[in-house]
Amino acid sequence: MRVSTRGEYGVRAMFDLALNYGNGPIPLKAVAKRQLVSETYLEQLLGALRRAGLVSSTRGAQGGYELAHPPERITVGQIIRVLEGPITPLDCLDTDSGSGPYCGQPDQCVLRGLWKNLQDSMERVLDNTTLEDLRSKAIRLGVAQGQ
Amino acid sequence: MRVSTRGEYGVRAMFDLALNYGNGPIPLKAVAKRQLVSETYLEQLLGALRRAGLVSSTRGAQGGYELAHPPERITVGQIIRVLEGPITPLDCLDTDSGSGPYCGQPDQCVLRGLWKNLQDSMERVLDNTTLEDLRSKAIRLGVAQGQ
DNA sequence: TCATTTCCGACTAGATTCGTCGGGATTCAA
DNA sequence: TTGAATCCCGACGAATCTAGTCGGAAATGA
Ligand code: FES
Ligand code: FES
Repeated sequence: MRVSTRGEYGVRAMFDLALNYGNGPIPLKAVAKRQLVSETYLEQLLGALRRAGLVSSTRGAQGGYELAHPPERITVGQIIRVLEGPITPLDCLDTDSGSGPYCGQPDQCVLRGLWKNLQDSMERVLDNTTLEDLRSKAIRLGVAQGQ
Repeated sequence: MRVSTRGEYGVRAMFDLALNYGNGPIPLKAVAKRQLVSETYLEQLLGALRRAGLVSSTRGAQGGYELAHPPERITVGQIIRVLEGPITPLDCLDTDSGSGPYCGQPDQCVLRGLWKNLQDSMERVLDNTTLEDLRSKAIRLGVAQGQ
């Protein structure tokens, strides 16, 4: 039941970009340094986030990454889904992912409801937390590290 | 964000034992067959659940496993913790597990609250679902397979 | 005694995670 | 026009985790 470092670091990076939103592109190097993540690893993650349309990039000198949308329009759930796939405790809940909607139970699956509850409750938290929520909290705490 | 097969099968097995609660020890073989889980693998899981005090076992012929407590006193959260460890999206939330309460952030960690919310919401579901909840649902649906 | 059943530890193949590495393409600025 | 900054891409690799298997010992009831 863990979130992988892809998800963890990805959220950190997006949070960093949210703090710096509106200041033009921020180089990967700066994000990596502030968020204590390896540059080369973060590059992978931001690449995926770019292909998913959550960040935009500018190449060349003075280039970097920035959020593709305002912080209040990007949720943590979106970030996690890009970096880790569907948010679901069990593949069988995710009808889009091939393995049919049911496990091998003879009749209806009694346990399905349990796992669905778990999924819903995870998604509720992650989809209702936006980068703006995190940004404003950082400002309130006085730990906004942007510039 | 997945539950492993240990957790999944473990809950299935405990659910099966709940359906058969009060009928004396149920052999592993019967549980494995009904729940479509490999016998040798399930043996590992039930061993851990026994050592954790959630099931009791009777050795020898006519032996088997049974719940150590009535179904309403065992939660899915307990089962998952035995088989997968603490329910937490990030190790840093779990103060008992060595790696200190904080990630490497300079000041307070703004993101911690997010992950804590996620953890709370997962635990709320898993700790509030008892085996009795699952058992009564199975009976209501008419899919109780015990005997 | 013998079939049944739990108990235990060791072992393994495969998948996944968590990165690293090398080099190419693009852009700005001097 | 050159060079530094920066993103882009794919391949590679070590370590860890997952999902089991296997062989045999011990206990128990018939
Ligand atoms: S349908 Fe998913 S566990 Fe049964
Ligand atoms: S304290 Fe856990 S992510 Fe910062």
